[in-house]
Amino acid sequence: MDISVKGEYALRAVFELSRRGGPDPVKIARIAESQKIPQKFLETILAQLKQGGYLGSRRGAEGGYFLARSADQITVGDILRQIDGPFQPGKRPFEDEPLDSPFPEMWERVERALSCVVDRTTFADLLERWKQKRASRVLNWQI
Amino acid sequence: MDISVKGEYALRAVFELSRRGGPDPVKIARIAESQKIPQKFLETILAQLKQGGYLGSRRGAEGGYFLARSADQITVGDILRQIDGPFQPGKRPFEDEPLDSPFPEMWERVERALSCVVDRTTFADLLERWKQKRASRVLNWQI
DNA sequence: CTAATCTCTAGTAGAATAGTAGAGATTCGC
DNA sequence: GCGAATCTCTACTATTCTACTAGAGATTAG
Repeated sequence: MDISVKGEYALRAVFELSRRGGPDPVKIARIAESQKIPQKFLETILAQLKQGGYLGSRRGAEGGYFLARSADQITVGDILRQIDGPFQPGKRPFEDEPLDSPFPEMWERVERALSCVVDRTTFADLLERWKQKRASRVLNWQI
Repeated sequence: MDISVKGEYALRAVFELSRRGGPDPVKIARIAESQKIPQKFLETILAQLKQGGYLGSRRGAEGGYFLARSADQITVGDILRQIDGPFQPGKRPFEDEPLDSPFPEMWERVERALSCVVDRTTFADLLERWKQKRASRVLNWQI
């Protein structure tokens, strides 16, 4: 019941791209450096996110990756599912489970609860919260 | 983001013991058979659940396992944590993560959402739902 | 006593995770 | 067009985790 390192890297990478905002591509090396992610590993992750339609890229000098949609159109759930696959606890094919098992219903609840958070949190939300946190830190700092 | 097979086995085993209700020990072999769990694997699981104080056991002929607390005092979360460890997505020690990252807060939300389901669902609840489902099936059957 | 059971130590095959290496394909700036 | 910078693609690998299994030992009911 936890998240893979790969999934976290993916979230951090997309957050980084959201933070930069602009349409200019950001190089892998830059993302890797500022988010402390092994570069070669990050390459595979970004390719996968492009594959899913969340990122776009440009090759060559001055190339890099950028968001393919605006930050308010990408959720945390989108990214996690793209990287780690669907999270459906208890949905594995258990042939021999009796039909009247009480568990499938519970797993549904779990999935809905999870979805309520990850599918409703966009990178625009994350960015906003992050900015607010920054602002309040500066405020406290001045006092 | 899914549950281990071991965790599911554990849930099914505890459910089986809840269903039988009585104070008489149930043999591993019986649980394994009725829940279709590999017996040797189940042995290790039950030992772990006993270790956590959720089950008790008796050796020897007519021995077996039984609930150490009543079914309304054991939650799904208890069992999953005992078997798979704490689920704290994103709580892994990332030294190099910036202090103002927006993710820890989100992981908190996820954890709370998850907890709302698994820590509020007792085996007594599961049993009750299961009985109701049975009852309504029989009803439909009679019509 | 003995047969039935749990218990403890120690494995083990296969999959998944978290990467790495290196050559190839594009593109930009000049 | 050239060359450097960058993404892209294929392949490989070490380590850990998962889902088990084997077998001998301890304990108990009858």
